[in-house]
Amino acid sequence: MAINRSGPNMSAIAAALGVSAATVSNALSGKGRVSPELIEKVRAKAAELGYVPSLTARALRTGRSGVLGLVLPDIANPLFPQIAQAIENAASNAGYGVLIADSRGDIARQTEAIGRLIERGVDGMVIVPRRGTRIADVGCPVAVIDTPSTPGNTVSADHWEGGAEMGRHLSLLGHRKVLLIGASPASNVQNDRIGGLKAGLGPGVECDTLWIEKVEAIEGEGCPLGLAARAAAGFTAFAAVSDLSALRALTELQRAGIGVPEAVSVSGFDDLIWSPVVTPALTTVRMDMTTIADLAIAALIRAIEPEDEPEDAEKTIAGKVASGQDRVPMQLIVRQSTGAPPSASLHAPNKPTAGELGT
Amino acid sequence: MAINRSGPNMSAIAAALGVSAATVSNALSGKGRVSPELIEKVRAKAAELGYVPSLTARALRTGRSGVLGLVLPDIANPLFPQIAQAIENAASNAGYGVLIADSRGDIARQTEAIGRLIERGVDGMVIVPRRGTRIADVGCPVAVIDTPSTPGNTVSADHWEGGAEMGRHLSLLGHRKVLLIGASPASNVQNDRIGGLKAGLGPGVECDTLWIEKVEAIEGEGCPLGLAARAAAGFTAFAAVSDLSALRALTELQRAGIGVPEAVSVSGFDDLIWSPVVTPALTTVRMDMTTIADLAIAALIRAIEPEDEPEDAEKTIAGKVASGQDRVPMQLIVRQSTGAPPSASLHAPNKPTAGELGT
DNA sequence: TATGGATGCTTAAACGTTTAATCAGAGCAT
DNA sequence: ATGCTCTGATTAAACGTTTAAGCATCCATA
Repeated sequence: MAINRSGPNMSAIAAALGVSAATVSNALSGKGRVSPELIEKVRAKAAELGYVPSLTARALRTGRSGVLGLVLPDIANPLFPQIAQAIENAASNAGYGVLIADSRGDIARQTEAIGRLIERGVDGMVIVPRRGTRIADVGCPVAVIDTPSTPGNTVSADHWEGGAEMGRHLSLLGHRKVLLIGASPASNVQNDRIGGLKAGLGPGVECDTLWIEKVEAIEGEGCPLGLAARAAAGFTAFAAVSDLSALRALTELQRAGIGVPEAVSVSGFDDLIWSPVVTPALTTVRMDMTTIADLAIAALIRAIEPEDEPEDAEKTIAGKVASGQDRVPMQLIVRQSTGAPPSASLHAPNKPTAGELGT
Repeated sequence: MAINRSGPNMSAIAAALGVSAATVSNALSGKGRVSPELIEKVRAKAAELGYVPSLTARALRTGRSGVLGLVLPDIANPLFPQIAQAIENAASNAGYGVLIADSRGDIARQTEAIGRLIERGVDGMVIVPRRGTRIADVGCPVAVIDTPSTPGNTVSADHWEGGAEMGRHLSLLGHRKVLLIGASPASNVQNDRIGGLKAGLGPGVECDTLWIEKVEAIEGEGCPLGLAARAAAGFTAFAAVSDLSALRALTELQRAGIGVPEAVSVSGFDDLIWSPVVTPALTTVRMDMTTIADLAIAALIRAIEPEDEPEDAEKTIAGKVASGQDRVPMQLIVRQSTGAPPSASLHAPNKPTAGELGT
């Protein structure tokens, strides 16, 4: 169906101009030997007739579909919109379409979803693997977006360094006892972030780690995290490893009458959509999704498209860079949810623009 | 590329069995006249060789690609994961792939994105239009997910009735002065919800509507909404038309020391991912995305695939149902963020399970 | 004026299906 | 035996593109 149903094809242009279809193809693609004047005439005729090439036919002939697959662990993940948008943008700038496949958190479905994409003839795929999953060889170029600690053709944010930056921020503010909040210890990403946080906070800071998944396994989903008690126990900062957890912490603390940021600080990760609009706006660390997507797509395309300029031995080097690991920096975004701890006679001079500071 | 690069094709099976490729095709599709024994042999051989049909070739021949397009106003929308997941699921159950296209909120891009999908030969598309946009004829079957007040082949949640349910809930609790909070008056969906809310609250309840977009145009993005003042002015309930706005309201009120739900109630729409885990958990209204997606995909497929059983005149009726408007009910989810207003000597007997009620 | 190489175009095959048209043979009635 | 229908297969064309190979023509060089 589609527009091609009635739309003109190359033969129509060829017939209208009294030339062969092959010439039209060459003229439009600029590949064979066609006189400049004819090229111009072909272009004009194509535009006049409203010619739209059949990507299907091209795919059949060339063996390349111009479509990339995007495999996600769970579309419902709040980070997904950012990823999908960035990937879709990068891909469509490169002339590729994006086919989505959701594995709904299920590992069997992930394999099945990958299979479906292969059947549809995708030229390559971007996989955001489910926590701790290793991707088997799938028979087409693959770019994995996860964390640098995953081996393979990975491009990802530098989660560790992002955590370290946040850690330094908190430490500089004067916090000496901070609670690290993660969802699941099975996540490489979260572990990297926690590792970075600890490193950034430094040896002088007391840390404890709370895994939400574990407490929910006991207390039930959506249960209180007991953060007020933690605050009473002297924790002055709650550094979550995702904005979703941070939001949960923030509201739980607020509900308990504990002021953020004047009593305790809360920070997150990922700069999710609500982060700037809650009160107080969340201090967080943002992934540069645009760059990540660009790198992933570029790597994929290098693997898919034949290298045009085998100028030097540089080709090989480029190939290696492609299949290596790229890690892109994260950006600390300081907003209102972090500030100096109450007892801070310490010097925390410049950074935070906290809305209202208690003494 | 893909697996087809090396994979066997129909001719391979045909050659291995000493029959013609056409027969193999007929055997596998069950269309022509092939003896049962041969069908079995072909099946077996296909399995043995690991035959995977080329959907590309099939698409070229039949003119149908088996791919549906999903056009979104803005992938970054927090509701998007739900939509995408439901659509992807429904489509893949029906044997279709889903190509995504993001218009990033831009209306020109929306047209362009639709064009790209057409070029790729999608058999039909699901469009979630940008606020207030009308979709022009695009040359292929289209299902629109928006609101019943949009004319066309629309399937959507019954936003109005959802609003009415929430309104009745609030009214029943005893609220007599409620602030309706919307993002943009240009949104049909939001207007429907607001209309429903007003109707559900009934004539005895005083209402005012706050459009966030308008106050942000003056005060800047992410500015405070002045909700504490509203509470002081006697508003006891804040009914947002999206969970994102509800969350914004909730945190702003909490930050101002106003207890939710004992002092004021807050409610939202859509049951976004964070709604159950914030404190207090948000009372909201959920769309039945699964049903919506199923209806949209089913309508699309009816339009795409030739009707097999023209048994009776029922065919026509089915066709009408398909191109009409389907509205699916929304579900009220009462959690902790709504409760009786402080002065409620009124009878609000059963419904709310509010966490802690002040007197 | 031959020889050789660009140049500009055409021919034809190929990609892997589907499907209409055809055909050989079998069974059966006339 | 001749004609007819039914069955189970084959042949060939078609979908719209790309691309290798071929064929004139023309210009320059020998």
